[in-house]
Amino acid sequence: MAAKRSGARSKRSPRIGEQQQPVQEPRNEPPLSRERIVATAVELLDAQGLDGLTMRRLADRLGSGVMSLYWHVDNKEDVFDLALDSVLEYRGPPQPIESQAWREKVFHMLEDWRASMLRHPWSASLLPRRALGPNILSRLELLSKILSSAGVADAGLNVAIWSLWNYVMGATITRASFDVSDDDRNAAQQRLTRLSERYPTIERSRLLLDNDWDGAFREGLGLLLDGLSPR
Amino acid sequence: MAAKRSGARSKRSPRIGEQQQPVQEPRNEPPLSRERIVATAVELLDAQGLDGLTMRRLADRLGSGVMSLYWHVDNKEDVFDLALDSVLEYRGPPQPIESQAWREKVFHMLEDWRASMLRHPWSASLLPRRALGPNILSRLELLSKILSSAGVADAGLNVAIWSLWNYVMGATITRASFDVSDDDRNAAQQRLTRLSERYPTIERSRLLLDNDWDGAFREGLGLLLDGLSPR
DNA sequence: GCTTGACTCGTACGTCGTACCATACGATGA
DNA sequence: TCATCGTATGGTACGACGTACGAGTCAAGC
Repeated sequence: MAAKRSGARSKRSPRIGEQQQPVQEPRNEPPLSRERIVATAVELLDAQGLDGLTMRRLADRLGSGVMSLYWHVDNKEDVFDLALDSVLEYRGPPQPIESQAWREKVFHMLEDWRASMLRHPWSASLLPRRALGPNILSRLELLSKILSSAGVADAGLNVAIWSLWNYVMGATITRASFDVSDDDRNAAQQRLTRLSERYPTIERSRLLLDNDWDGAFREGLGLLLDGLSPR
Repeated sequence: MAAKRSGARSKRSPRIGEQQQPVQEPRNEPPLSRERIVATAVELLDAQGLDGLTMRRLADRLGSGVMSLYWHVDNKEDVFDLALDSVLEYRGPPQPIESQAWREKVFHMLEDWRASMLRHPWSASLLPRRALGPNILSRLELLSKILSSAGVADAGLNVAIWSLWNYVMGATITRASFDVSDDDRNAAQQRLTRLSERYPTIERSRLLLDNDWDGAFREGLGLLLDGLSPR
């Protein structure tokens, strides 16, 4: 992922704080804006999945011509990047956690991360293929700060962060990709049953069904945090 | 992922064991076959990445017309499924491990899995979006058998399997997506440095650079296996 | 009135996956 | 010997895609 996109900000003037908004009411739709494009892209992705997002459909929903989008946005990849990051903002715990309780802080942030991605299942499989946006970096920064102030030595910091990242990503991507209709899941298990002479053990344990994903996630996360705790 | 594809076997006659091969030497290319298509698709994916695989390019490489592929293969998704699974075959450890050492067996299989995916970086980000092919199921079956015979109770078996799966997938997907050129990685870190007032901690620890991925992978896996061991 | 810059969008090009259909060829049976 | 049939190949064409290009609109400032 690293640095797939330059910081080129399309053709618009470089970020200016809050412009005036003239009397453009007569127009049926509000004017295009990067924000509106991104919000609509997220809607579309939620409704139709990764392949469902096309520039034409996006423009349709916005009531604009296709090429108008390109004034606000570099290209389709840009839309993906923006939609992805917009969905991963972290607002912190509802009420502040007492400052010693680093474990709770980490738990809350990572569970919230997972929940955010599961609310938008396309995001999980998209994230590893895209650049790290500001909201993701903020989460990493926060994680880094918490662990650091909890006493994790600098030497072990990166290992700790990446272990947690890997765990959350793996669990979430897997969960999101299994989060298809019951029909699909049953079909898969039935296919498995048909092959049960080849895969007797996983067939018997009904691996593809009825898993307590949330519980398993918390359990594994606890295990990992135990191991990563400063000794 | 579950059951995205039916088992429809394209239009070819249902699997027949080893057919005769008439004197078709005069032809410049060997005849098309599912196997040749898949092998060439893997080559193409290795060389050009996920977006580099198109049916036209694939046909070009095979010296055939595009539509001829569709005799052997349902559609492009089918090609992805087959290429993915073909890359994930497990041949077991070089010499058999004594039967008690379940930890070593698990370690070997999972490290081999990770290595296989890193040899074909496209596979890591593809896997969570596709159905589980026979080679993946075999790995899960093997894992299941090892853990089961090591004394993991049926109740905890699924949790254990998914925890390991999640960990391997997360670590590998992340690693594969960071496995871009040094230039890219440096550009990313420089972008980060430019924003260092916003992300001071991860900037200081040079999170995006110089990580011992392999070591971290083994370490985290050890942690997880400790936690999952039968008590 | 004229210029300028912000913004919109119709047209068009090249590429994609693949439906449809014509064809070729070896094996089979009359 | 010849008609038939299953296997296999691939040319043409269609609709959808991302987006380059350039013409258009409109308000603000001179």
